[in-house]
Amino acid sequence: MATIKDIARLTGVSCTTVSNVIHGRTGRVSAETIEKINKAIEELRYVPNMSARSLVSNSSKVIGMINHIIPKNDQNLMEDPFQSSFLGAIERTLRENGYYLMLRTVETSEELITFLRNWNVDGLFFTGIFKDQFFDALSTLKIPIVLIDSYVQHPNICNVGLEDFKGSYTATKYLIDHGHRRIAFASPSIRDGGVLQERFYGYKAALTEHSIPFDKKLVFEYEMDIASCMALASELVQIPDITGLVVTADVMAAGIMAGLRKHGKKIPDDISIVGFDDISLCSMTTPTLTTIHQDIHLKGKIAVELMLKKLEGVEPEKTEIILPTYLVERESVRSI
Amino acid sequence: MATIKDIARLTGVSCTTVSNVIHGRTGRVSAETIEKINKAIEELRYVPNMSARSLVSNSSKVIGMINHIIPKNDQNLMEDPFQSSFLGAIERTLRENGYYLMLRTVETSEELITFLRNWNVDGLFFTGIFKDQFFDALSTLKIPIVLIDSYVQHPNICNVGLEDFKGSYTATKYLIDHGHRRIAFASPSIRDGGVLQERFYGYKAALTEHSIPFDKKLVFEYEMDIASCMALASELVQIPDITGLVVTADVMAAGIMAGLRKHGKKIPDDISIVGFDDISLCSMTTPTLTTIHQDIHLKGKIAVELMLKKLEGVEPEKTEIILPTYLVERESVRSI
DNA sequence: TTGTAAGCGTTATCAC
DNA sequence: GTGATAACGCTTACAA
Repeated sequence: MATIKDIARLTGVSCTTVSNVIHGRTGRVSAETIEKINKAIEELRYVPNMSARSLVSNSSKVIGMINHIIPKNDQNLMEDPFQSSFLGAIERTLRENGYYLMLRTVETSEELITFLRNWNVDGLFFTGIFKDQFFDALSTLKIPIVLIDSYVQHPNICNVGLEDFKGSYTATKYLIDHGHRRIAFASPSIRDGGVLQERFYGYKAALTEHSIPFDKKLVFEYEMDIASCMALASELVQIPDITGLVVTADVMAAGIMAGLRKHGKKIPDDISIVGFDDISLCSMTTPTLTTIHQDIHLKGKIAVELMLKKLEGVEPEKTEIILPTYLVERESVRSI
Repeated sequence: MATIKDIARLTGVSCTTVSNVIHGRTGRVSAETIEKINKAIEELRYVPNMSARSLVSNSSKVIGMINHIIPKNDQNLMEDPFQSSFLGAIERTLRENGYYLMLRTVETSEELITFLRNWNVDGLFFTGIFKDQFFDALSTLKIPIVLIDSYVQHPNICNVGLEDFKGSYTATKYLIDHGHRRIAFASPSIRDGGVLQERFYGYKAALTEHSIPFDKKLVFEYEMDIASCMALASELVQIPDITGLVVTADVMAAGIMAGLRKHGKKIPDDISIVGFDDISLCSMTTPTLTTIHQDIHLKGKIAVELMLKKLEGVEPEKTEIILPTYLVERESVRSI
């Protein structure tokens, strides 16, 4: 509970000098005073009070990781509230740079703004933002914002994302190259201007390029939980000429595989599947899952780097970073 | 950026009155003043400055979720830094009660204490704490602490955990009842006074109760990542008389299954496996995984309830909550 | 029923 | 080189 005042008293100097030493503004402080102050800081176990700092400086060293729930699918997000290994990477790097991470779920832009002002939040991370009123509100904020996996453009806002289009295109082409023609697409609800839409476009582009007519009936929009995947599988088996399936997430692919198996379908003999993400689960399924790889850790690292640059007032050279994806071949696709 | 002062000015009352109205201390404020103030708050979009509040009240409404890394296995924790669906449940309930959640990784108790004092943190959650010096430091803190999945006792500290012993005992007995005698135990590093040790004891107790000699060679301590699971599987197949396997986590069980499959082993024909947790992955493996179920969501909910009680100054009737576990029968065990 | 004023811990301006 | 002092936004005795 020692304060700057205590340090000042103990060392017989003023608060100003203590503060200056703490902040390394030692240009005009005698070496011996510095020594004394540092010793006192040690002894009294002084720890800065961030609230006080925040109050006076209008900045808080708090970075918010925002989970924007849209009413209809909050349940879903709660299941995997913030892609966790990602969170770990972010917290670590922020901490190493003297920042603090607050997690916050918001539903409306009002809630968000209230939160920001409550704490003088210095910067924000978001994942999966869409081009809607919520984003419009975002774009008026003056603090650094880094979006992850979002396809919305704004001069002041950084983006870290993936080659979603290319990834999905590659997955589809891979199936086509293996002789598949009736290829379905499975994904959680595809929203305009979102990651999943890009992946959907990639799928369509590959079809078109190979003169395969796009068939709306082969697009399955289902949630990612296991029950939905089972239901999706039941639908899938109703269309017996489907031989290939592109899925926008590995967990979903695994769920669908389990569902198909229940219906007596063999993978890849009856249906070939390509996933997306390349999480460790891919090596655990039977058969192992061919998928599109992304480096989630790198995504986190780069997101923080952009954030730190902006916090320091440096405008990053590139505000739009697209990380590569590539196909990892495993056992879930066969040639026909 | 409106402050209490602005409200006061606009409505022609004092800061005190505004503050009183904000905090519902309207006992001695005229209805019409209240009305005026509330309108002004609306109009000026007043949002309380938590730093200022925190500064004056020595409490911050910030709850810390602490990730205690111990040097040797930080890598591992980073992979699943904070059990995510759990985090979601916690953040949600806290938020509904006016609290904020900060995530923080600490390595030493000094780091933790610095963090607490930086922000006047009001309460702490921890998962998987052991009986070590770090815990000793914890127990001297005077803020509410809720431990999750920890077997350390302290009068002021709440615990939310599972029937770990019983769960593991049940898993082992289930294998025994299905005719298995050579039953191995696979787990991440078993530390004294931890969850995994309890599970280990449960395993041993079941063996003993059925007069099966405990064999140290059948205990495999490996990390949970896929590579370690593969390695574990390679070891496992060296001991051909093993017919059953109790694993302390589903992800690990799934990884081992994948490894065994690589070695040409059939599950459950060659080896029967029981997992722990009952995550959705269990329905996706081939065969589906028989496991010990726990309600992770409930665990989060109860943890927050305990926390809120303590924050309100109410000592909870029970400071030690043990949630039930039960076996979920799937396909990974066969009778012999 | 409402207002005054001190103080929380820190920083920053300016003066010495 | 160092020190007063005001200010940040809010709460809370204590007055009125």
